[in-house]
Amino acid sequence: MSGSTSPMKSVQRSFDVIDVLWELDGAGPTEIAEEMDIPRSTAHVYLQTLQSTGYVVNTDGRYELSHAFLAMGSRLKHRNQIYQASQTALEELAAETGEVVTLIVEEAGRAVFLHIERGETAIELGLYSGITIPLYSHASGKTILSTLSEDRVDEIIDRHGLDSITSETITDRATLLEKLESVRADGYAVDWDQQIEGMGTIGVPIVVDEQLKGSIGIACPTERVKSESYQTELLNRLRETNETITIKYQYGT
Amino acid sequence: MSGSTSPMKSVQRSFDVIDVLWELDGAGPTEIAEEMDIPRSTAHVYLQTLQSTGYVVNTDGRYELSHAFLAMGSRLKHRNQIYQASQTALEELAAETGEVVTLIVEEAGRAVFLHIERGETAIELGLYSGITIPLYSHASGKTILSTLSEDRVDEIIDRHGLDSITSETITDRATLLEKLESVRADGYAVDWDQQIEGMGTIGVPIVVDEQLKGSIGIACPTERVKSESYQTELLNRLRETNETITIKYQYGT
DNA sequence: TATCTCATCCAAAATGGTCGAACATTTAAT
DNA sequence: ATTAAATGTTCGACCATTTTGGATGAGATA
Repeated sequence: MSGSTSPMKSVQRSFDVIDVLWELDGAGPTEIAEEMDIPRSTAHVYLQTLQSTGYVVNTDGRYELSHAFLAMGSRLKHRNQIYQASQTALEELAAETGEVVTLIVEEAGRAVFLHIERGETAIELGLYSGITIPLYSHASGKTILSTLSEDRVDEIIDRHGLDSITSETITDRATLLEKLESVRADGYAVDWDQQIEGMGTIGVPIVVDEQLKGSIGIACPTERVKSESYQTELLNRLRETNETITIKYQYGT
Repeated sequence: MSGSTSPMKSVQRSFDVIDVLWELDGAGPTEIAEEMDIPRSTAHVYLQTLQSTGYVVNTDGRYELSHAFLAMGSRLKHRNQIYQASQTALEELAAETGEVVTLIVEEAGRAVFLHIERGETAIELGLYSGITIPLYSHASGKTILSTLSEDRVDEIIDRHGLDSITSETITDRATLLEKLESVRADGYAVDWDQQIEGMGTIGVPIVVDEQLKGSIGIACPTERVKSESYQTELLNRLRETNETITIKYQYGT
């Protein structure tokens, strides 16, 4: 199993440079050199090289991250089959419910938000495409965990831990496994205040041919999701949408 | 001026690996090695290293590009002030006109699409956030060129050429400069079939404090944009939207 | 003009990337 | 089951490449 070789210091450094460029919102060799504690000339070579790749641009003396990241990220998103199958359905769901509608997939044991749609009454959550959060701290992620083997869940917990994010976050392995058990039985998950105070979430897993493809969810104020009737309504709409997506995924447009 | 050093072979190679991973939609060391004509062991080290950066993930033996690209790209987009100032206004414009509404910025002499909004009757153009196209082949790009010095325009033409994309593309420097002259005078640009056959575009430059920030545009079928009255209507709405954006950019929310 | 600061270039020194070969593991074939 | 082929992974020694201090030049500041 994991945990071994990771050489290529120069490659790792080049990504460190990218991180610093992000943090400083652009910089020259000197700033990079100071921030990373390397000689100026070294910083310069890295910037030159990154520029030659197109991921960094030099606008009159100032090096900045280019939009190659956005381009590659968007292409990856649009090529993703589950996104293709979901897009229009999610738009409709957001319009109907007025809430925040999300599509996540699992990657390296974490939840990646592939797409976010906002309805009229949607709350602002600071979500954006590509952001990753833990799987255990919200309904959508729990539905994904609920489809994985217990070994796999243990592996993910080992890798990422069960840190408390709010006072309501589940931080106990046994409690989480119990919760996942009931999610598995119900086919959906609901929770609130576990990832962000005041945010309630509902999620259902997208399963095609017994293969987990991702999860769609709705996020809204905790108070709203606590209402049994509203919860049921959202759940029904989520399930309808899920059905639409599953069919489109299997049989194309 | 430019054109010299480009060392860091290993860093450049690591981005070649990324390109190959995109093209092959994921691959193992052997495939990478064959595609790039390098030893398997070398390919392996690169993949391991890229994995350690988080930009590549290994899902049971298969290495794939991760959503770190999407995350970084989205963060860059959302941090961009002109995007922040434009977002809601563009949504409204797309809803009102029903067409494809775009926000572009200049980067390294090319047009980068920062955002695309689609209305009800929008045509499908295969656009996505981050995609880059030339500046001279569509109205929005021309409005950007029209605000640059002639030296700058020459420099851009030298760097990227004036290749013909469709039969209508302007491929002659003098013709382009003339066109830019009239765009500068009018404060907007209209053209059709120059980037994509059947697509007509209208654009206006976003200028704040005499500084060019980008350009907003509308894309629709050529036939529609050829109608004088419709063209005028779109132009008026574009100008209104531009005004809204400019004010928001200067004075915040 | 003189004095900074900073980006860029250069060439010597040693670190670390490269690559062949061996090992481990999975897949396919017999 | 057993064998063979293919692929992922590890290892170590050589030498190409990265690294780095110092030189150069451009641009800003006083």
